[in-house]
Amino acid sequence: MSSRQPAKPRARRNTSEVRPYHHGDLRRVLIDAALQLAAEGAEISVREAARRAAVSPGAPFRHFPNRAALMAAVAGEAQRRFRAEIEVALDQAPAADPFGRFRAFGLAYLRWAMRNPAHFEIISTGRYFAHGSSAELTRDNAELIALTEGILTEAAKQGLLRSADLKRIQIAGRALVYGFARMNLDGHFPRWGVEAGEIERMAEGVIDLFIAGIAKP
Amino acid sequence: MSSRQPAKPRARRNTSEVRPYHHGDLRRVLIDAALQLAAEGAEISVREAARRAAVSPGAPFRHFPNRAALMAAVAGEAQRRFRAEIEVALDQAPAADPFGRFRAFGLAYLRWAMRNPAHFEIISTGRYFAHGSSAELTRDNAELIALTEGILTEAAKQGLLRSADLKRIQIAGRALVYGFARMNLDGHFPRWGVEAGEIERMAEGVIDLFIAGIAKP
DNA sequence: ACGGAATGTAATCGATGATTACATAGAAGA
DNA sequence: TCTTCTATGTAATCATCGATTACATTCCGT
Repeated sequence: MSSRQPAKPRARRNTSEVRPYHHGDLRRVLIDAALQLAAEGAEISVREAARRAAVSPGAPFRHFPNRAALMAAVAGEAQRRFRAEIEVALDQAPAADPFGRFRAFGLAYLRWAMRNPAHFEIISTGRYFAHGSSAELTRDNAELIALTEGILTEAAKQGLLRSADLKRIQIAGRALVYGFARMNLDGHFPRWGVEAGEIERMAEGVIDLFIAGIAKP
Repeated sequence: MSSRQPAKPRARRNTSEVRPYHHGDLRRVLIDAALQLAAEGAEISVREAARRAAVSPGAPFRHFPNRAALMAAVAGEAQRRFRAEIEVALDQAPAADPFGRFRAFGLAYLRWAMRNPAHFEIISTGRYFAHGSSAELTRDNAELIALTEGILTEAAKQGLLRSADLKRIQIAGRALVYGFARMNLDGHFPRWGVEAGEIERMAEGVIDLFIAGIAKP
């Protein structure tokens, strides 16, 4: 959450604390408000975002043609944060150890998804904005996928894999990780979800199980 | 507000084709209408369901306290169909072959999910009705989970598994299958989705990969 | 047959996404 | 500096939706 800068009282009238007619960067503020809305578990509504930006209900439509476009922008921002965190984790895993990298990737992925469930859902579903409406999002996602492809290719090159069908392994890996994230999101971990650490530990175990499954014995 | 066309002369009594004041089984008809709405890719709205049932907008609320309750009922019905199909598939797999049963289960699961994406989403998300509001759904789901537990337990008893951590295997298996279904649902299979058979074949491959991964070498 | 309980209708409310006409400010060019 | 163009915000308005309330109609048990 970066601090924004209205910072321009633009003292027109004698009443102090007058918000200038033109908002500093309304687009940005609306996206942040929407992200916060989601994080609070509330529905994202254009009006509520406008309300939080202290702006009229019609103002957002100067920056987004419709609600879906706002959602796409929100998804883009969330995805940026998501990807940044994953890349940090990957930077700390040696490139020569594909399984270690896969593990780091999966763990970072799942940790972020479990700590930012609402944002993860917005990213991953495409239900809120017309599908493929955000080129940035699509590209970003493709790069993430390419990352995992690279990891698997390296593993194959080192002869660590039991099967040669990389595509199948990759889809399975994505399905496993994505599925775990969504199970958490969709409430498939009923009770023991109270202790979040328990789920994160389970995530770790599931990832390790997968790696053991694809590794050459 | 009055610009809305009434459009319905409200056929008088003397005409044939008179719907009686009391609908036969409105509750049922509303659920079916909602299911069809979902299958058409449209949002489920109480009003639209009422419209399709040729009934006033307030009528549904005699049968469901709110929209979420309708959605829960819809989910219950969809889950019933889902489960029925899975049990048929399981009945054709010999009980003594746990892997075969797992495979049959996964395939039936994924085929239904891919052929009824909207219904599957309603079942699996709990976003549309307050979570756990449908006892039937929860129970049904628990039974499905118990089924997979039984399969794994049998596999362990026969000494087919490489790891003894059944819970971990089970979570991983669920995550894998659920994740694959949701990837399809959430548009993660971009283009080659045109040929649906391709995805089903991939689902098969992923399941087999998983089985090979947990099987004792 | 009667009267209460179910069930449907009509009217209405508040919230939402969206559009339109208008107001204001910031900046570019004379 | 002054003028004007354009980006951006406001106000008013619509249609749709979920939900509630008062009333109407039918069903069913006594």
